[in-house]
Amino acid sequence: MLDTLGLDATSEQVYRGMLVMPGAGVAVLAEYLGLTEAEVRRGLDALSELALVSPGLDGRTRAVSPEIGLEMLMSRQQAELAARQKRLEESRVAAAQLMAEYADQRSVSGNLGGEQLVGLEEIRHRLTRLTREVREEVMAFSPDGAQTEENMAAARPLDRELLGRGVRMRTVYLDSVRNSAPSTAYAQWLTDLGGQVRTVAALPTRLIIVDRATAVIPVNSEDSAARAVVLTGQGMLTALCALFEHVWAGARPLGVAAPGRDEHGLTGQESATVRLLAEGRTDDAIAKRLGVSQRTARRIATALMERLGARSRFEAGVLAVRAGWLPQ
Amino acid sequence: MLDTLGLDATSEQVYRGMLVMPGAGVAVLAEYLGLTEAEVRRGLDALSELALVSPGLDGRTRAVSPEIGLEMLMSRQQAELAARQKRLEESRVAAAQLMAEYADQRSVSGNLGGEQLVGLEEIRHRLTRLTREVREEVMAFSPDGAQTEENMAAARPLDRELLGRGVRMRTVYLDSVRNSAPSTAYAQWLTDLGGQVRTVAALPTRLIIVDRATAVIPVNSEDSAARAVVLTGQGMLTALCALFEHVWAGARPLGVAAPGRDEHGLTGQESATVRLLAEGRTDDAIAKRLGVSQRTARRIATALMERLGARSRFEAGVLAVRAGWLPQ
DNA sequence: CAGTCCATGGCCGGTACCGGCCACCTCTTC
DNA sequence: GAAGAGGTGGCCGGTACCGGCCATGGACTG
Repeated sequence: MLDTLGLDATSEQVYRGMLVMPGAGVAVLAEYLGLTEAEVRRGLDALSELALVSPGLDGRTRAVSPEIGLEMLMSRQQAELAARQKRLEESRVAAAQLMAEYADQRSVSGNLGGEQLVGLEEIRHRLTRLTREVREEVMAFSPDGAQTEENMAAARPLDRELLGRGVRMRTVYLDSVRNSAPSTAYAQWLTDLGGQVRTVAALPTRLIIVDRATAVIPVNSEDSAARAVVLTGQGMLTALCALFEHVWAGARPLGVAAPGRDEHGLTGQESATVRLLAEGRTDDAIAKRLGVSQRTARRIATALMERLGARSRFEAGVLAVRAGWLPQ
Repeated sequence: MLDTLGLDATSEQVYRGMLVMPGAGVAVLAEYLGLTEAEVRRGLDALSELALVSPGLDGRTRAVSPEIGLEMLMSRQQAELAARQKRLEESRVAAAQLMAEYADQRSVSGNLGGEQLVGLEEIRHRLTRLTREVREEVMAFSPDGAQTEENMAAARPLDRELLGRGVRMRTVYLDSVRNSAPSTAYAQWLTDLGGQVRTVAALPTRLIIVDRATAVIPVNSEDSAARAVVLTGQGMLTALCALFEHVWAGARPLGVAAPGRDEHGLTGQESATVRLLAEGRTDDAIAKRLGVSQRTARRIATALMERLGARSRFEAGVLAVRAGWLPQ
């Protein structure tokens, strides 16, 4: 995943190994990861290039926590300016995705600049305040749509007020909300008022960005009610905005019919499923990402395996790569 | 697997599809396999090149049963002679492996030239007769070693007689027999009498070839006692001999210590496990192939997944390909 | 020789995957 | 509007995978 940051698979492995075993030496890491010491050293070199590791007080090399490393990385790339705009853009998207993923571990690796919100009450309160104070723009990923009809009813007055004030609202839902009549009705209502709504097969995380200055992400994507972080770091915000724009550009407006199949004959949900499976997600986690039931997620996976002619998940992974459904 | 025969993955998929759904048209196959009709047609062209499909009486194209198709293929390659000796050798090995694999389905796809033996008694009787009449040479794969000590005791007189007559005996056991003291003792005894014994991490099937003229393979590799075929077709025998020589060349004589690890840091058992996982085998089937317990097979698989940093079997398959542990 | 290490394999409870069945809903077709 | 097809989701029993625990036995060490 970090390849767009210029990290090869081995270096990423070394990085993850160092996060798991802080302070481990080259020999231990090599043993643990099943790599040669030379490979580990090459990995360390690549990592120090990107400021993801640094020498500690005791002389040992240590992994920098993902958030801090990424924040530094972002600022540096910022400084390098737009000579390689495309590549920079890609890096930001990758970094933000990593960020969102590692949010789960924030409790372990310590807090960065951002402020933590604990409990549904606190989160809801902060979100209300933030959205009331919006000046320009709201961007949001809503993996679970508006959830209940009460939520929608509660949201309508605020939506109406913001859109009335001329705030630009862009929301990305999951394709699966199209299965629910109330959700589509709400989305349609938003559109009619001037909000922009698109859908996509899978979303990386729940996310709200206000005026490109403040972002709120749940710490644990499984239980978005428990804990969230408010991010205001400039590098991070740039990355998250890039991530949003990236997803937005690939998302499909409400009225537009589902495109048929991609170059491999896969639907959007199918290719998202392949990607998530390749990241090691369980069927259950995939179901949550796609906003469908476990049963349907398994049905998609089964269909993919049949298509590949695979008799086991392992073989399916192998064949998916060979079929070109996944990079490399 | 059929790539050394000049078949790409798509063609193989089409072939398997045609075996499953005899008489299906291009459109149905394309639908079933998730391919375009053009791809299916390209596959059919490649298959007819290799005489693996032929027009039936009703004008529809049909898949030829694997054994017959392969027997034809073998004879044809025989005729083409040794200009491309290496490639031909590889094809034979691949074909024999396919043959051994498809032996399981022989009951469905009908009997070819070979004669069927039903029941342990009949098989044992035939084997005794065959081995008594050996003139030159016996080649054998014995995945389960000599099994019990009674078997070994029973085999010794015959072994002694044949070796005394100057018959060349080459047997390939599994590496795992080295875990059993009686088995290694027996193998050592055989070696002392002039028999040749080697071991290998995994064996494709149980197999006995007598004088390069007659081969016996169990129909169902899971239950080698139930049913076996006696093969005498010349093309098939050539292929099976090539398969034996191929495995023999890669096998390790009794006295030789286990080589460390290959270029990817994998032991013999590990790389065999990767290969078998990629073929879609269950852990249980792999255990049988390696001659180890299910627990140990799972342990090997788990170790591989840790090494790859994979969180699911699917991801492991993907990463194994990316790590170069598997072709392409 | 006793002590230690390590690979193996049996056992068991837990989780993940698998697919049949049926009910519900939507969209199409007549 | 009735009938059918297709997508979805809940339920359930079955299989595959997972890892902790412990006993065994061979190899190495002191």
